[in-house]
Amino acid sequence: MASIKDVAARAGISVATVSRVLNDHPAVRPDTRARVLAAIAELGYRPNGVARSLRTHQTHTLGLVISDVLNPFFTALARAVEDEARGQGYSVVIGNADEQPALQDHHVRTLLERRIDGLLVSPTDDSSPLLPEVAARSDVPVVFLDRWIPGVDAPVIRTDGRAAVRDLVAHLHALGHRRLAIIAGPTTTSTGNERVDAFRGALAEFGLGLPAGYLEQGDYQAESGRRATARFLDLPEPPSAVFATDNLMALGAMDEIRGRGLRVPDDVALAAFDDIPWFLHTDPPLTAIAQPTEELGHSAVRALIDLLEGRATPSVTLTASLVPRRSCGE
Amino acid sequence: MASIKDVAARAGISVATVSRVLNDHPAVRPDTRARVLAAIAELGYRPNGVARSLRTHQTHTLGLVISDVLNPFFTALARAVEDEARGQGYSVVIGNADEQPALQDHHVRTLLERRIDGLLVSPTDDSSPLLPEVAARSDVPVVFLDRWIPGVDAPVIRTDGRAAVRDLVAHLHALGHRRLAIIAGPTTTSTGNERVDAFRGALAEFGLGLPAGYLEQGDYQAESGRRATARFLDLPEPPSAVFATDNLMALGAMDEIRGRGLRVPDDVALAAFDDIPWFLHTDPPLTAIAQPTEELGHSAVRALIDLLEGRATPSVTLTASLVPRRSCGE
DNA sequence: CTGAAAGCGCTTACAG
DNA sequence: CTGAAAGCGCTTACAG
Repeated sequence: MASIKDVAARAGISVATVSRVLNDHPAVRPDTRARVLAAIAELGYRPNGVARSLRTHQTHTLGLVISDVLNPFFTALARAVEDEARGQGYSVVIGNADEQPALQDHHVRTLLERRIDGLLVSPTDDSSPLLPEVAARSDVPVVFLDRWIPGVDAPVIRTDGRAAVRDLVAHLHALGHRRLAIIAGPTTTSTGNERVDAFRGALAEFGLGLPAGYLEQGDYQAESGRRATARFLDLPEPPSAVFATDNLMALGAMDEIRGRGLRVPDDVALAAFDDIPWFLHTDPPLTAIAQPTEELGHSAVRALIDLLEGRATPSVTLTASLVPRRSCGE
Repeated sequence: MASIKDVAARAGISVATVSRVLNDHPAVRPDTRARVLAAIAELGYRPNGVARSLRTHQTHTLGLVISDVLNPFFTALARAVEDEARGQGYSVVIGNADEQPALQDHHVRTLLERRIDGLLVSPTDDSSPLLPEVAARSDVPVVFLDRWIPGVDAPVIRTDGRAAVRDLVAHLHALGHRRLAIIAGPTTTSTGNERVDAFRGALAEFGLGLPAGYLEQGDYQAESGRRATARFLDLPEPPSAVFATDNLMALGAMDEIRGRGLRVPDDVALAAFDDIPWFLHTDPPLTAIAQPTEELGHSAVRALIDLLEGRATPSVTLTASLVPRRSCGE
């Protein structure tokens, strides 16, 4: 592959000047520029970004480590991140942790070796020491997205779902539901804990409790939602409504309910955290709590770039909202 | 950030030796190695992959340009690619073309500047000259995945849906459907054309034709599926069954059908190309043509690595299969 | 407006 | 088993 030297030779000019036209440096005579451009075209030259990055200490690349690419919420988030980043002249490299801490750390390490300019993470788990260490070392700026790790000093761009969870509980209560259960995310994730806390708080407000059997621990994957729901339905007094704290666990819950020949909402009401297009078309359409996903992704990129460029970077908390459909009753 | 020089100084050794322990070169005395490892740990040193790549002319990175990250088929494909690549010691950088040729080319260029070792593409469009040019120059090996561009000399890893489409038509015919319509993908994509051809061929086999009004051009996005379906339903004699050639257009079709207060399959039968987990839970569950997505992704990576390492690389054609559910009738 | 030269952080023959 | 040195392909003060 042609290098800058080849271009220089072909244009009868020094590599320094070629570099200048590559970088739109103003101090180049128009005809010189034209000669260089011609040489570039003739040789099909493409600048070597690796060499440039080594020299400039910048890769114009952002790393994004998400918990699960197969979760439509994270896919939408990744897309929003990519869109905003591209608009700002950055590209983004995505690492899919697949809800596995080890895989998350693998991606973080790989991204750091690749010398990304900044890191956006939605941590799978708060127990690995790697992320706190990276955030502390300040070699590469870190911004948390959606999920965060307590005690780590990095901006957090997230959604507060508390009010929406309260709205959901009110909605269920108004529809006559009194036995409400929740499929929680991992206790090692911030969202896992927050959603349960919000739910428990809202229940208390309506004079309801959360019996031990009505709280099942999931891992944000469909299969865990299925298993949790199976346990609920095996209870002597099963819940009349189930709140799955992400869309994949809701999918698993539907699997189990349907597998038993039961119906939503007649036999069990169902609601999910995170709204996705498919929920409009499930049987029945699912009541969900919607996050402003695009805004979340855009804000996160802006925050990271602010950090990169030395500007103050406050955390951002957006608000989720309840989208009632038919899955909790009429 | 600490460099190899810092490590060398700290360990009281040359950078060459540090490099050797970094690369597991056998010719290093155990105690020297230990000293180096200690220095690395003390400094929190992380090798600079950018510098290494410049020197070795390898990035151990594969580029993957997919048509649309919001399409669950491509997400699943991307995940399969990433899994296989990681297993082989490569990481993958994904570019989302969003079904836009210009964006596709943008990503291809960015990936080439980044000096990826090889490129996996599911082309959005066959009209841009960039991809054929890249494939021809042989600087970086290219493998087509799912979709391909005729006349370009690169291995193609794809699924043949012909038999499954025929099965679908037979299935619809057996259920009494005689007015079958198709929402096609772009004519600038290989899959767009193949699926229509297969459909038309199968119709002929059953003595049916494809009137002009029963073929609508979509762009593999939900909204185009909605519009196409609206046009079908506005016809004096609307089709009794609609085949959407990807899952997002099927989603749009459902939107439109539901929006008119009509029902699937009672008023219109619906089937889709590409099976995804949500189809089990739509109302009604959707009949779909399933591709062996994982195998597709894995094969593509293996093919690309074969190419990278100079081995012969045949194209691979896998087979799709019909998954009948309730959306075409009982 | 242009060029010579240093240097980014590595790896790897070559010598010892 | 270890080190000195060249070189990967760029950018950028510095000089002219």
